[in-house]
Amino acid sequence: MKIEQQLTAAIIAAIKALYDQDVTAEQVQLSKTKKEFEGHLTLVVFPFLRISKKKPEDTAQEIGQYLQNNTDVIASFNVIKGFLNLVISPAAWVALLNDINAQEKYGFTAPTERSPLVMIEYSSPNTNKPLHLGHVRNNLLGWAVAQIAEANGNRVVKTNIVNDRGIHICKSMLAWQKYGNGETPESSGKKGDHLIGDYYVAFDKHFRAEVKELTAQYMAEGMDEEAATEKAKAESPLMKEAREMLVKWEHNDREVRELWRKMNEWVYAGFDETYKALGVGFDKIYYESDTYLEGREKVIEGLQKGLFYKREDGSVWADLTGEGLDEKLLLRSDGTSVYMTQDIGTAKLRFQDFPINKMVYVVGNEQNYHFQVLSILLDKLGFEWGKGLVHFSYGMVELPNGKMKSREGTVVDADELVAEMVRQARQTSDEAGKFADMDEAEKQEVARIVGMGALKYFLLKVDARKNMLFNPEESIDFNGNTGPFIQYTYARIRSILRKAQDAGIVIPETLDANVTLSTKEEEIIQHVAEFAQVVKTAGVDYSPSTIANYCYELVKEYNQFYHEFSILREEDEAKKVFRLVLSKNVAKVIRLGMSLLGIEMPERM
RNA sequence: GGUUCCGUAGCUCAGUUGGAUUAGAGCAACGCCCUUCUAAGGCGUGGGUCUUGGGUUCGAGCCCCAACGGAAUCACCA
Repeated sequence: MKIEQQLTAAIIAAIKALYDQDVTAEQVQLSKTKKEFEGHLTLVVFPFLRISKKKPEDTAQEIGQYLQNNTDVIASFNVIKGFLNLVISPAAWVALLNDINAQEKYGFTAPTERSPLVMIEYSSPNTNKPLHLGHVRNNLLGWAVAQIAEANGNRVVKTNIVNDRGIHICKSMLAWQKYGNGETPESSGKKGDHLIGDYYVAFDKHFRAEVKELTAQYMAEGMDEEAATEKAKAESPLMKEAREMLVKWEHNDREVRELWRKMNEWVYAGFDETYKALGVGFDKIYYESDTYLEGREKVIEGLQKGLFYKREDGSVWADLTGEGLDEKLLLRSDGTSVYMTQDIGTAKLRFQDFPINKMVYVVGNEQNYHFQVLSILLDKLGFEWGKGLVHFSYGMVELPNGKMKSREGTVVDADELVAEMVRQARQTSDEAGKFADMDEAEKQEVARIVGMGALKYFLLKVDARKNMLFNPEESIDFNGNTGPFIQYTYARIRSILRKAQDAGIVIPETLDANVTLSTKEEEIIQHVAEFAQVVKTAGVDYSPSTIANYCYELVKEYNQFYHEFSILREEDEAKKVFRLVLSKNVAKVIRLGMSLLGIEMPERM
C-alpha cells in the first residue's frame, strides 16, 4: 500500500532525526487503527523505547509531531499509551483511489519471461471411479493456488498426473467383462466415469461375497476367523483373475490394453465434463502408464552413487534414519516400482519437459509423510527444486457422521453436488422473482454462476490445512459469509454503474483532490487498497482463504456504506462521482479477488 | 508407541509478523427496517475461562514446555 510505504519511510526518517538511530522497515509496525479510536494507521512505539529512552507517551508524541510537520500525508495524530494513531489527509486518500482506479489489474504482478516457473500438480484422480467432494476441494484449491501464484508474477504450469493403471482399473475392467453386457456410456446414458465406477462397485460386491463364502469354508476346515479371512482374500478367484489381468496389461496383452484404453477414454470424457463444470483445467497432463517405469532408472542411478542400498532379497531401500525418518522401500524384490518410485519418475519427466524452479503438489494431508520423504529423495537425486518442493497439504472434507466411505455409500458425488447447487440457486432465484425480465438462457447462466460460486466459496473460505465439515442435509447457504453474498453485492454495484451510464454521468479517470470524505468512505478506500497486500500475502503461503475472507470483509463494509449513503440520489455532483468511482473500484477488487478463487461474477442476479 | 496436524460462541468458521479495558463473522433464536440506487440486504439483543496447567515479556488466542481430547500417517497398496 502506497501510503503505508510512504509513512514507513517517514517514520524511519523521524527516528533518525529525533534520536539519531537507524531502524529497519521491519521494525516499523504499522497496523490498521482499531475502530474505537480515531485515526487510520497506528504505529506501535514500544519497540522504539530503547532508542528514545523516554516514556511511551512522550515518544509517540514526538514522532507524531515530527510526522505532522514533515509529511503532508498526515493530517493529525493522537496518542494513547504506546500507540500513535495517525490520521491520513483526505487528499492522500483521493490520490490513492486515483492510483487504484488507473490500474486494471490492481494488486496483480504480471509474469515476465524471467519470472520463476512454478509447476502446480493437482487433481490427480484414479480412473476407476467418479470424482467426489474430496476431489472437488482438491481441484478448487489447485486452481486457486495456480491463479494466486500467477497473480504474484510467476509463470505457472498446471499439471495433472492421472493414475490410469494398476489393480483398481483391472477390477473395473474385469467386472465390466463378467457382469456387463457390453454397456457403453452411449448405450446406458451414463457418464463414462460413473459407468466405470459402477463396475468397480460391482467387483467389490462380488469379491466380498466370495470372501465371505470362502471364509466360512476355511473356518469349517478348522481355521480361526482372522486367518480364514486372510486366506480367502488371497485365494479369491475373482481377485486372482484381476491380478492376472494386471500381469497381462504389463505384458502389453493386446486385448487387455484395448479394453483398458477404451474404458479409460470413457472415464476421461466423464472427468472432462466435471472439470469443465468446476471451471478447472490443465496445461499438461501426465499419465502414470507413461511414467511408472521411469523412476526405476533414477533409483538405480542413486543406488550406484551409493545413495541407496540393496537388501539380500534384491529390494532397494533409502535409509532416512539420519533425517529422523524411517527406511523407505524404492524397488520391490522383483524389481518393480512402488508409489514413491513413480513420483520420482514423474518428477524426472517433468523436469525434462520444463525448466521448473518450483514444484507445488496439491495433495491431501494423509500424504504428508510421503512428500516429506519425496522431498529428501529428490534432493538427494539432484533435483534443484526437490528440497524446496511445496506439499500444499489440505485437510479432508468430513461428513456429520465422519469420513466419506464409498463402501458405506456416504460419498458425496461431485456431479450430483454441482447439479444440486445449480438447481438450488435457480430455485432461490425464481422464488425471489426479481428476474422476470431475464430470458431462460440467462436465468440458467446466473443460476450456474451463483450455484458454483456458493460451492467454491464454501470450500475455499476455510483454511486449507484444516479438516472441514460438509453437511449435506443443511446444504450450502446463500446468505451470510457466502459466495452469493459477494456476487450479489457485485451485481448491485454493476447495476448502479449501468444506471449512472444511462443517466449520462461520466465516470472520470481521476478525481479532484478536494472532495470531502466521510470516515466510512476513507475506511473503504483503505480497505480496497489493502487488496494488493492481501494478494501478496496469499502468494507467500498459497492461501485462497486469505483472499476469500478479505473479499467478505470488504463486501460487508461496502454494504453498510450502501445502506448508509445514497449514490445516484446524491445531490452534490462531485460527491456522486466520487462514490461511483469508489464503488467501481470495490467491484473491481472483489472481482479480481474472486477470480483468484475461480469464482465468476454475474452482472445481474 | 513414533512423527505430523488440529482444539476459539449451541453449530460452521475468521483472527495478518505477539498489541489497545469489550476476542470477531455467519448460521440457528428473538426484535426492528422494503413509497427510498436489487431485502440473496441493513440495524439490534442474547450467547466465550480462546481444551487445561505452567513458562517467555511491557503485552499471549498467536511463541515455548507438559497434560488432555481429536485427526492423519508409520505396507514389497496407490
